[in-house]
Amino acid sequence: MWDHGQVIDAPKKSDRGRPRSGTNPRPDLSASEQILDAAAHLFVERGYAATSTRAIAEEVGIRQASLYYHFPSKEQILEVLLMRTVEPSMHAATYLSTAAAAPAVRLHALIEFDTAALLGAAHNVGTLYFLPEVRNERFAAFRAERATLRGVYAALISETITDHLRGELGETLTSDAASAIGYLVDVVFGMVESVISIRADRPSEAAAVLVDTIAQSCLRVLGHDSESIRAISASASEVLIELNRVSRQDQPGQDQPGG
Amino acid sequence: MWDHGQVIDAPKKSDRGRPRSGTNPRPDLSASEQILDAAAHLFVERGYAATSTRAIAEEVGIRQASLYYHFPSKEQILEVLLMRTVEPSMHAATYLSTAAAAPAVRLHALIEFDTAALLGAAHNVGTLYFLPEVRNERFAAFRAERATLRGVYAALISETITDHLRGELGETLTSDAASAIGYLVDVVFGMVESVISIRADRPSEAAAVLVDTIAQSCLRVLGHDSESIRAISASASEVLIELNRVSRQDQPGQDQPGG
DNA sequence: ATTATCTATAGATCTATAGATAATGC
DNA sequence: ATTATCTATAGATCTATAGATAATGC
Repeated sequence: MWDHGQVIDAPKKSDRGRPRSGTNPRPDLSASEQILDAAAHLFVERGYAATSTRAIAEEVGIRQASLYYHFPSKEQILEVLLMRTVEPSMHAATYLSTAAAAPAVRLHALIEFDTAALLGAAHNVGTLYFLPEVRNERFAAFRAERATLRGVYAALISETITDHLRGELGETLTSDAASAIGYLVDVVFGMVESVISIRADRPSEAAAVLVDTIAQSCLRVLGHDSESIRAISASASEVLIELNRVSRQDQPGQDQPGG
Repeated sequence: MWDHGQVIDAPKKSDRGRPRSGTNPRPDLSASEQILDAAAHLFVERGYAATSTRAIAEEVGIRQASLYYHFPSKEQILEVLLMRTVEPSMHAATYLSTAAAAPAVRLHALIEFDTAALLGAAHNVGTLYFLPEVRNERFAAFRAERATLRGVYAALISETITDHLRGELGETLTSDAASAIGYLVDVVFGMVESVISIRADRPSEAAAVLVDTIAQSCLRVLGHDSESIRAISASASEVLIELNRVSRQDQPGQDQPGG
């Protein structure tokens, strides 16, 4: 065990090993998957530092020490969760960064994919991004992944800003037009992430409407009007179908967002 | 001591009591203020659970146990910080909820005040809102304050949506127009909060441009075009001057945002 | 006498390791 | 023999309390 170099686990093999003292609530999942699921639940609910390995083990139905047969440390559990969460979005971003469509269309598709993924994942794992522990050097690899994702967003956003808005930023904010464009990247990125707190505040929301609202709002922020948004949105739907087809092949086990 | 019913502390009185073993790095502040400042720094940097009372005391230059002369518990320290952080925005929101100006103008002023406060506060205390511990029953009072603030936002946002956009939501999202409007509230609220993560990612930013960018982006999301935004923004500047005058009187000790 | 610190410590954690044990599979 | 659990525990915390002590102020 402890080989979590790739993030996808085998489902469940057989019944070797000493039986558990407690009852197994999810016999269909491997022990590692059960641990990851319980940890995700508790890290999201209480945070990393406030979640003890004992609490994770209890939810799985094993003893605290038995966790360490599957993971070398508590930190490693969080790292696997972080990587799994960012992975689907990274695939989508990589695909869309070079796809054959207008930048605005690709951006719209990426936003829809990403927000749908954040809404569809088990346990609102997007909140893990905001855990203070993630700033530790230990999670530099994850942060690098996110930086790459953000880079794709930045490129698409920059190309999606209408000439009209670009001209206006030059006027009203005179010398600071460049930094204003930089902030638009941040603002749009923040709008995508806002699904995380929306979901935290009111669980179980009508995903489709929310995803649409966010994607359209992003385009508005970048200077597009209703007519332009309608056209972009329509083209994005087609790109999204293809994107979902591709990402389903890459990650057969994962949830499929973006319906 | 332990009377933290009102949140503002007296500055510093005299030199009574046993001297500290360590050196006092901020003799101008009362011990309580030094503790709050150190705690804010560490809670923001490492989170609540990962910050020990020992670490707070060390930064202040006192022994761990001495904290408990000033605060009855670690939780109480966080509660005071949370309340102080939301208080200025609450004052502004209360004032603006009934001020004599168009809703869009009042919303714009509130967004500017709020984002400027979040950017101007010491130690990016806005991140405290996202600490998982804040969900505990213990902090229900703070969460109630935030809910009230959010209510003011919701009312202003709803009144700021242009008729044109309102009509469109009825078309494209047919049956779900009401929930789409609800999500716009969430999205705008999320845009305001995005200053927190922007500041966390890149400390020391040109506040004025960022504040402007966010406020204008919010209006765009609500359906306003460049011309309308220009007019609203100009009127909001005047309202903001009056608001800052009023809130300076209420809170003489606090930082003044919204330049 | 009052105030604000100090020292010392109780009691409750918490992570990770060592080594035993109860299954299955060859 | 291998696997996946178990029990037991070391060692390092961490929060909060009890009671001593070193200043100032009346």
